[in-house]
Amino acid sequence: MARWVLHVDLDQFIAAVEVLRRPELAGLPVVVGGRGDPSERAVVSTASYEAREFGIRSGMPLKIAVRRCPQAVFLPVDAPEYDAASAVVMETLRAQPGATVQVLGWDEAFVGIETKGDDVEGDEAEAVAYAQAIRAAVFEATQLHCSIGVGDTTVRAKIATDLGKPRGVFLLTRRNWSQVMGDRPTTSLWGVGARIGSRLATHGYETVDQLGAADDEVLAGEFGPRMGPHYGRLGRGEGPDVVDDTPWVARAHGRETTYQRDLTDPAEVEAALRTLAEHVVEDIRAEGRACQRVHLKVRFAPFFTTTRIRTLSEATDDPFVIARTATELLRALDDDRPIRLLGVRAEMVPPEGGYERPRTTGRGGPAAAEPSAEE
DNA sequence: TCTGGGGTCCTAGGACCC
DNA sequence: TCTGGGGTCCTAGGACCC
Repeated sequence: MARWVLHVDLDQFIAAVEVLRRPELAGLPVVVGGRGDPSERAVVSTASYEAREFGIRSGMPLKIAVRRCPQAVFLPVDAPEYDAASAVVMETLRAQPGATVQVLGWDEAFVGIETKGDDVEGDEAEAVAYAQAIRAAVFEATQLHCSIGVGDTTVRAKIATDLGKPRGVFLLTRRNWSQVMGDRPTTSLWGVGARIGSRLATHGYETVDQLGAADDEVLAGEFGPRMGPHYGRLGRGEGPDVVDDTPWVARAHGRETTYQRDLTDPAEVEAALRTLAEHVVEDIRAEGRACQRVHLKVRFAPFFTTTRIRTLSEATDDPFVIARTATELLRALDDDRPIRLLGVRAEMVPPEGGYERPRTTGRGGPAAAEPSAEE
């Protein structure tokens, strides 16, 4: 008997949903982003596999994408459509026998299951078969393909998915972790990006195995008491092995906009902040919450971004107060360069008793829950 | 070559209090 | 005149993920 974490991730989700309702686009390079106009300031949300062959990637400016592949089909982001498709996927996962489902985003989720094998091989085979059954069920319900990572921790399951893409299942456990991941760079770990990767390298940790073998106290000295040991655990593939289906309670809501034309007129800037604050308030009111801190994010042209924060003396859901606070923060910067982006974010008052659900490794910092013992 | 928009969490350092 | 040690709150900035 064993407990497993399955990480389900839809293949090129947004592009696939678009192709489903426009079958004539199948096999073509499809790029979804912004308003679908590659001459605007916006970036790629998802590129189809055909478009990726031209070097188009998520996060890339549409202007670059169209240069790399002028014949690509550019489509606007249609969030309600993806919400609907996502909901069907998640309901399908929840309908699987014995499944605990933790949604991570539009197109991915952890699924916790238990197997009743006679030995390790039996448990592994059962978990992999379960994953294949999920793939089939999701395809039947939505006509969408997914990949699934099967692991004995959330960290291993998450990483395994990439190894199974596209349309595959990959098993990653303590038994094959070092063999599969050991020689890979630390940036192949969930939660280690380019910056941390190069910092790790300057301390001599180039590979996953090197990081996993590092001494906790040494890591704590180099990267801090929380992050240091956390990186060590990542190097060993350790982490929570429990899938948490507690509903997610948001910590904050924010809106930001890149202006097609840089803003210079103070009245225009104030109006823009008011609009953003009103959208933010819609979101926090929809949850019946209030905000206690206001964050301002500004990108001055040509490319300098800064953030400012202020704690309010009392909680509010008044868009006027939030907009005024953001305006004051901006004025205090005393910088009259043209503005290319403005963002307003409201950090909400936590619910009575605090937030119930622990953090998820990889999204921000280390998991709050101690990893289960791995003998 | 140009730079989205939605989030989350950690760390350092200063202010302030006891 | 010189100056502890601990704790909390706040801001700024960094980093990561989808």
